[in-house]
Amino acid sequence: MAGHGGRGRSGGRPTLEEVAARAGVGRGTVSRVINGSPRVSDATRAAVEAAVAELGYVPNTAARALAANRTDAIALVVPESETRFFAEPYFSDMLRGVGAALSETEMQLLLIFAGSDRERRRLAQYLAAHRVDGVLLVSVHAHDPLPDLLGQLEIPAVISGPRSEHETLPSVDSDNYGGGRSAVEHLMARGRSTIATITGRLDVYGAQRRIEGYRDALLAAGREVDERLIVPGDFTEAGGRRAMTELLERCPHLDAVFAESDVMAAGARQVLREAGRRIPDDVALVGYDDSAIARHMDPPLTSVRQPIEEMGRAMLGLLLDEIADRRPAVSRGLERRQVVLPTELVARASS
Amino acid sequence: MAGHGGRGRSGGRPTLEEVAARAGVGRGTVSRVINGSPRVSDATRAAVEAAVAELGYVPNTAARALAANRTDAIALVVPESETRFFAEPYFSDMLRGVGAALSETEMQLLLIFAGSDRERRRLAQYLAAHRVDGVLLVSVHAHDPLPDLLGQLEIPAVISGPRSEHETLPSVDSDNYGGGRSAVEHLMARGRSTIATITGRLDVYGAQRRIEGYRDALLAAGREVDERLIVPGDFTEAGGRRAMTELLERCPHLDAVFAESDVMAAGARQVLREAGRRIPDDVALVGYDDSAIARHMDPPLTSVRQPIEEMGRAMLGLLLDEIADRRPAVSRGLERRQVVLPTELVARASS
DNA sequence: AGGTACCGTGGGAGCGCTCCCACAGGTGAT
DNA sequence: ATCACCTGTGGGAGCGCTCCCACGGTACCT
Repeated sequence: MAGHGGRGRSGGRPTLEEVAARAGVGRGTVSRVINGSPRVSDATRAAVEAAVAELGYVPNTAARALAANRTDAIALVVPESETRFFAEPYFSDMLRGVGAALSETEMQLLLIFAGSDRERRRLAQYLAAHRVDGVLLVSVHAHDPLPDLLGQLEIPAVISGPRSEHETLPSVDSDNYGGGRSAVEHLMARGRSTIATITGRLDVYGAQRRIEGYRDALLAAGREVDERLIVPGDFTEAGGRRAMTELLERCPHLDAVFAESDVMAAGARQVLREAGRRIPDDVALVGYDDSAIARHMDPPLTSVRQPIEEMGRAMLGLLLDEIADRRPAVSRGLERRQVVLPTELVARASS
Repeated sequence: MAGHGGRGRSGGRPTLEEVAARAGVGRGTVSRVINGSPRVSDATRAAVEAAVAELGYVPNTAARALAANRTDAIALVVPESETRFFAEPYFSDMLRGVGAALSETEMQLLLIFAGSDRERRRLAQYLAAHRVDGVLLVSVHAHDPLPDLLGQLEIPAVISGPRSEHETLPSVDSDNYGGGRSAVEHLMARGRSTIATITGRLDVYGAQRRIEGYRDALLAAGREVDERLIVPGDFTEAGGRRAMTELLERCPHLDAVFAESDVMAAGARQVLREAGRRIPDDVALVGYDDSAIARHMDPPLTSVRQPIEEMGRAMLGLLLDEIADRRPAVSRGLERRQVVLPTELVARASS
């Protein structure tokens, strides 16, 4: 098994040099063929490709990374614990979108969790070593230092939701404002009069935008905004339960709830059930994300769909642009670096 | 070396050579300090460490990988789609265990899905390029070619469940036989007479072992094994529903079901409910995995707990041993390369 | 005819590390 | 004194690639 019949060198994998010898060309030419350079004649290309196939040549990524100063890998950084990551369908959809888009390239995706301080330090070390060409940052909170760190290290990055309206990093987001607004408009159209909302974490810009949509929808309809009907949640099921309990105490007569995530809606539903409220007869419920939870809930949950997979694809697209543009140190304008994708209300039995 | 005009030393990251100059020592010495070699005097070590800190030196992984022929990365390969991965709590626990154990090392974890043929080909390419030092293989089916491929490429690997009793790869598994047996013993102790089982995929060795446990428990108690009470599932909720429907048709008088995964138990529960069977009054139900699903089910599900996180840790331990032992081409015995961890029955209201 | 473009091509010079050999200086036995 | 043998250290020789310059050849100008 070891001997490679005469000309076989030691057990190792074939190198560029060996492919070159086999094809009767120079090292540079093989490199050009491998990297798809157009400056190679068809005959030569064919010869090289044959040699590559015969030898089963696979480029050595370490050597390539060293010489070319790139890694052909990007990281999806999740500033959450594994547990949260798995509990939140958002992440899995995002990962699927990125994965699908990435499979059309030669790049490798790394999934990095940075929930704890310890993991954070590890990540910082990792980034300092420039082990990836770029970073996709999802679910970043307002005062997270990560984006700045990436800036200092000059690592291309794309963020999933802007941290504020002044975001400087390229970003992809869904229309949180419009989504929030459409949820409330839907509930009003259904004849609901007292519409509460369970918000996401307030340090997430997108959550803020949903609340603004909620407010504006009410105001635009000539209604007043009752601040007691706005209760902060934290995107978890437990948080949804807590907020719903609070709401029932504050306003026992409410007849609609807009939960700014499906997971929180699930929590709210439990509390409503226990309190003897029927959905949607007594209280209409609308969620956000249109995840699997929404479809499987009893009754099925009306929810605002965000095209998460598409967002993942879009993020990757932006990142690859960033990376490509950084190579020859070109700097273009900011056009198309802030992508906003539309949301869509999916009406089901809960409202 | 300085005089190659134009080559901007300024912008780049510091190199070993620069640290050496700064500390007034040779390159080799810095390398020794960085890699924790004991053959360095304390004074020299201190000087080097100071220089490293001052310059903010971070080793270049690509260069290291090229020179040392290792990558300091391992892959967790999941031969499933992302969707299945997220649906199955088993994987997330496993990932958590591996991640926790890995954070004590300098190694990097890569998560690779290989559900589709396309992803498979990509993985093969990836492995051929030796971009990882080792592979953790979870949930491998009987005739999967992956283990053989790894063998050919001489990449250290550890498998989560043996493919058969003749498994040659190092593996970590829970005591599936004992777990299956204890579930049935528990049901018998509860006075159940007609105990059915919904099995896992038959091409998974662990699932086979659970069935053997089921059989032997019955036989040991002097009962007969009724083959009609053994229905194959596939570890999914839909499969659980299907199997349960089948069981109710075949044996309407059954009074206990052992589902060989919690997810399938959840499916079975739905069917039982719809058929008007009360749990546990009419039919006792036992699951396997003791995942979050079991705790949250209504009624809470009795389940066989496997220490999945520990299994993840153990797998990583074995893999690191494999990698270390391969370096100086030593080959030891096979002791301790097949780890089996105990299971534990967690009794709840469903039985 | 010479000049000026370009091709396509070969191969030198690194990229930043690790590995390993050589060697200085110290120690203890003879 | 000689020898052997440590320990700590410096630096050469790669690892396998990409980048880029130089070169011979063809084509199309003057």
